[in-house]
Amino acid sequence: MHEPIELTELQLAIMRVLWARSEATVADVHAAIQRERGLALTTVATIMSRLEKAGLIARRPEGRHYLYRPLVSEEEVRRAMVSELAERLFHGDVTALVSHLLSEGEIAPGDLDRVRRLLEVRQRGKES
Amino acid sequence: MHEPIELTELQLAIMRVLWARSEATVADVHAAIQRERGLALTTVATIMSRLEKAGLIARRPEGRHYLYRPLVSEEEVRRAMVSELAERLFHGDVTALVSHLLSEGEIAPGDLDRVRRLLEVRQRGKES
DNA sequence: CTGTCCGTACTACAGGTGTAGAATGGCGCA
DNA sequence: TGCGCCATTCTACACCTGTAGTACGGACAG
Repeated sequence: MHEPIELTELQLAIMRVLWARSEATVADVHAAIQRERGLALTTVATIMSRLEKAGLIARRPEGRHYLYRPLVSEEEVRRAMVSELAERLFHGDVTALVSHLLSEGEIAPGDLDRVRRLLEVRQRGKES
Repeated sequence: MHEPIELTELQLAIMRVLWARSEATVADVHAAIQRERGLALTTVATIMSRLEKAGLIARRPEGRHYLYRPLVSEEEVRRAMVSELAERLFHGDVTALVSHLLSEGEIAPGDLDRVRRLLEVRQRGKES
């Protein structure tokens, strides 16, 4: 089925770069996330090897360095992590999670319209 | 503001017992979660001391043992963890998270009605 | 009074994460 | 052909989590 994927913020930052570029070297990724985080290049390299060992990304040799690419899509990760959270906090009841989001002042009133439209589209799509 | 609270499944299992009972000893908690997890009592005790050190629960002496109680509510934890996830995965755009939940087949079609009703109630409540 | 039992605290260890310096190995220039 | 540079890999360490054995201190029974 869908194994539980749990990515930390740093891991996600790296994955985001790979998702955006499809393939990138350690140096690319380092440069890309350097603006927000002042990490050493070796730090990024370490995390990327670990991600590779974990089977989340893969790499292929390209001249003097490696090109890394994601093995899981952003959508997969989102799905896994969201349902993991729903599991933890709401016994897997995703509707309860939505309910929480709607009820707890998490959503600006103005955005409720957007949500309603999404819902209508979704409902029409499923019923047809 | 709201500090990032990140609880693991085991930590949550313990918190759930405390939320349900308001106050409990280590033995109580151990007994309560024993059905699902076969953990040693000392394991539960360790986690609970760590939770106390982290300021998530507090304790008071009661005869020969301690009574623990939660310092954060389940609602607070839910809110913190959900918005933490929204931050990580959707740049804090909670509406995008809802959108994800509505779009990605996470919600059974039959439950969409429930969501729509929630939404209507919520919208009427805010507009009045 | 003293030994036992019970709960708590201390200690330990493996595995994961963030962090990064040090070592290595190969390519190209002088 | 040897040196240096560059990327990669190795090693290191602190801190967190899950997991639990062991040690300690006090209350109770005999």
